[in-house]
Amino acid sequence: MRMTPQRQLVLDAVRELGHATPEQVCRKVQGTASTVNITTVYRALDLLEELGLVRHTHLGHGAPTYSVEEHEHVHLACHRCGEIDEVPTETLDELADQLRRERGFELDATHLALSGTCRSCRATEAG
Amino acid sequence: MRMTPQRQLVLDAVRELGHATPEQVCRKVQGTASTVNITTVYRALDLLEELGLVRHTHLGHGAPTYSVEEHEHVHLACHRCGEIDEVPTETLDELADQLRRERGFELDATHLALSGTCRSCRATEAG
DNA sequence: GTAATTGCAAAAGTTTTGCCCCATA
DNA sequence: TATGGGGCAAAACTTTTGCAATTAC
Repeated sequence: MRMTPQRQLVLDAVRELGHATPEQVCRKVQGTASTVNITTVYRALDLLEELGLVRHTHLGHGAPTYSVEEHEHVHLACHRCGEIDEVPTETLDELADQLRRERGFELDATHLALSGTCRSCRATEAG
Repeated sequence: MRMTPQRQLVLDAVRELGHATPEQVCRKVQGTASTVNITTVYRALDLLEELGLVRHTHLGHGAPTYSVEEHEHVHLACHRCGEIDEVPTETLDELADQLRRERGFELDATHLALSGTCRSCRATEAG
């Protein structure tokens, strides 16, 4: 595998955007190199994921989002405003222990988000 | 809203299938009434969800799955074999408290699955 | 007769595939 | 010159929309 300019741009875009869909990554990359095709972005994301440089997370509705694999964290997705917060994986350690004990289930906390309502949306709802 | 035959069939299908994608629901319904269009299934699922009779959950990759809203539970999705296990929502009570306290985040445990590796896949991996 | 509902077809959105050209070693 | 990579177009797949015909009240 060669780290071509396109792939580097995709990696940079993922790094800068934080959590981004392939579509968003593509737009970002095209800001620098307008001819880069979305097909290339998909292929690059797949490759970068195989290499362990990025990972994708299902935050809820619609497309998965990609982020760099440098700090593991658990996602808190607000299903009202769409904001993504992050908490340390240790937050789920206790739950993970429990699931392992009781169910034999080995939790991968980073692949799926926890869904709910964020602080500011709760404040708005409360009035 | 009228509970038309189509809508009843969709509800029945969701009930029987457990966790099913719109596509799977449609096939099931068409087993009984072959002319029912997938458009109708999508519309019925939306309606039934508004009424609180069904809810959808993102179990991981791809399409959301619908299930009847009669017992709330948390989903454990094995990303290896795709099996979906269920645990009581109380399992996450402590975590929910913590997130509420520390982040102001109100957890909705049922909308997204927890991802990981199930017992039998772990056994296989271990050898 | 009016309003809601359905089926069909088409559109829209996302992701994948096929193919040919180009760049690099 | 082999090999891998990229761009483009088209295909595949999922979901939504527009509309005319039908149904229920």
